[in-house]
Amino acid sequence: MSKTEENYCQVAVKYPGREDVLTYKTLGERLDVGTLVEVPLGRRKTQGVVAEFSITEKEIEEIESKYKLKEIKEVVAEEFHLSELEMQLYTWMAKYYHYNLGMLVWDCLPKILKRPRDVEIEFGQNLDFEFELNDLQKPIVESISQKLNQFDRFFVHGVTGSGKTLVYLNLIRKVIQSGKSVLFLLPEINLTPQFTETFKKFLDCPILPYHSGVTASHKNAVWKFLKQSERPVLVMGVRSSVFLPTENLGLVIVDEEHDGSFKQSDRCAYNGRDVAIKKAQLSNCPIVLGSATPSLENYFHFTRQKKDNYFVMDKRASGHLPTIELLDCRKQGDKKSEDQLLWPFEKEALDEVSSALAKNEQVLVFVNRLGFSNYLQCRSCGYKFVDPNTEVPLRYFKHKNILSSSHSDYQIPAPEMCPDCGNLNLLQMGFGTERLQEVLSHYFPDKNIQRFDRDEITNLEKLETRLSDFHAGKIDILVGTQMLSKGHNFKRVNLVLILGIDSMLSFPDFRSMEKTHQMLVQILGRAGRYSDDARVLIQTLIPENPLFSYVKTHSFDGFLEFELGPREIGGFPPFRKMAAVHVSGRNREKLVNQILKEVESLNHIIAKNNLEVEIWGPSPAMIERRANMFTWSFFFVSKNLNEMHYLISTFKKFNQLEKNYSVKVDVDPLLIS
DNA sequence: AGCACGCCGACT
DNA sequence: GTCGGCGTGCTC
Repeated sequence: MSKTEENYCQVAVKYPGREDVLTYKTLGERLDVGTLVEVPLGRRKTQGVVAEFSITEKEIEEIESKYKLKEIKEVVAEEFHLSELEMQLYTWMAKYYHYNLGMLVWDCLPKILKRPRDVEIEFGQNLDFEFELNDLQKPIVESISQKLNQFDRFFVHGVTGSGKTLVYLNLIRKVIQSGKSVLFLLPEINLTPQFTETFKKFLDCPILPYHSGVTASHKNAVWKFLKQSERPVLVMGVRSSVFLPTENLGLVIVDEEHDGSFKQSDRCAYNGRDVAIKKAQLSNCPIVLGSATPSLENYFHFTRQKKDNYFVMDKRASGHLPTIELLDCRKQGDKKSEDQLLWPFEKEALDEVSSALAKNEQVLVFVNRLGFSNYLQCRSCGYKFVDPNTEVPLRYFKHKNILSSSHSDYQIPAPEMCPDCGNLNLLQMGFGTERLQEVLSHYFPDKNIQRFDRDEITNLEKLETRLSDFHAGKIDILVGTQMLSKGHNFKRVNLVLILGIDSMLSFPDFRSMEKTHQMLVQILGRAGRYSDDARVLIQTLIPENPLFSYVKTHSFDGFLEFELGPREIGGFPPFRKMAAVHVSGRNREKLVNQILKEVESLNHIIAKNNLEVEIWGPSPAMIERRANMFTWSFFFVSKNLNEMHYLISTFKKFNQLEKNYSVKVDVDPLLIS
């Protein structure tokens, strides 16, 4: 009997083997590529997806000499049968991110529910409304509208408050009217109900929100709806919604393109934004990336290679950009002792807050840290309280009266004394939102001061209440983390205080400047949306950092051009591509030895084949030990993407690491160190 | 990743 | 005695 597609098929199986596909016997008839199946594997069964039949009779015989080929058990989840486009996207991802195809597919699909419930799909209200586009918005909508029929990429760089949403809405409306669907990706934090409401009002199509707040049942229903329905829809979702089977795509939008939450950190380390670009390309439709603070990668790409597709909106639709002032915290010598009580605030900063409150205004205070203090240390012997699993310092939460780890769920009651020497004097080092709230409460005892951070705002309801309390004027000062820095507009805020920015700048990562800049610019966006005399005060110990001069003049491009300098010198992205490899194991010494050997042999391959790839490291991971597992990393860095991928593949296939070491590959990592 | 096998310690 | 801890080996 000839070994044909009728009798054999290749399946991408959900297990982390080194082979991409395994060969099985069929149930007697040919199975389409993209069919979801259950297959026997070893002594158990697992899921898989039928891949392209790309194997010769000879190869099958070879495999049959080694294994007794098993039969596919059954076809499962027929309603989710992958289309050609889905298969192409997953296959590309598996190659690009060096991740097992079968595991990827089954990670991305919604949970198959035993008892799927009918869920109502919401429709837009299609209110009649003529959008008045301003002089900056109009040409952008017109240019992109002319190129809606093919793949192309566009960038909208609009300052906070410039009205990007209106540009999106116009484009979406046009595409929906032409009978095609739109995929709109954005970070989780922006998917508040009010935001989707705007879109619901003015569109005549089903509107499908897709984020962590959507139930499994609803996700399932959305998936099935898209598989069955021919009509155009608008999907508004977080990174995982790129996998929704939107077959008739006419436009993809990725808002807040720079946002780190598009990158998945566990399992397949994909970036939703970049997968969205690929999806647009496969769907032959345009993609619009938008941000007030473009990622350096995209800024570089668009300004150098796609200038005509790079649109800038540098004016606010209403209000003005705030004035920025730096408060130098170094002049401490002549401090009066009463000023010490204000720490970490500068006296000047609090004076400004006083006068703002006197004018019946509200004030925002930002700090990038939760809790009361960053860690506790014994004044007498220097003992530091750390998470025994990771050695990471424990943060002190005064209200809950605990010390807790930000990297595991380890926590202990706040100690009274040093466990080493019994000293009662424990220094509270550093500060977070709780401390700022306390100092402000002492200084302004008759004012209402509340926090806005992950600690306080644990669900959507609390978020809504706190925001509406602030809008209603019940709160005078709101102390928040980045949570507060995005998307909100406050009418009575003309003063914003920023503390703790220095610790962000000293974070050991080549992107720390870029990230800090992005955060500052987002925060500046909260001030002066409705006035022309808003001010932002930044407390810092390093006012001479060039970053601040660009922030003060609202020179986004200036900063990005400046930042390109050190990136080019250091050989970092966007000048070169990177991929991280993290190896973990129980025994530290063995691990280090093995990884050193591995890097050595990779360097050998590079030299022998004259590859344009460098390897950095190995070095211990930022958190080297978690429980009893040690992790070390190394990095591939290269101008030549193909050669880098070739080397990663070689490493994955032929590495000599023993079985009990786990290997994680992270292409285009967001965090290195 | 699962799942079974197999070899050690401590409990009804 | 045997229950169960987790090291290790295999999967078309």
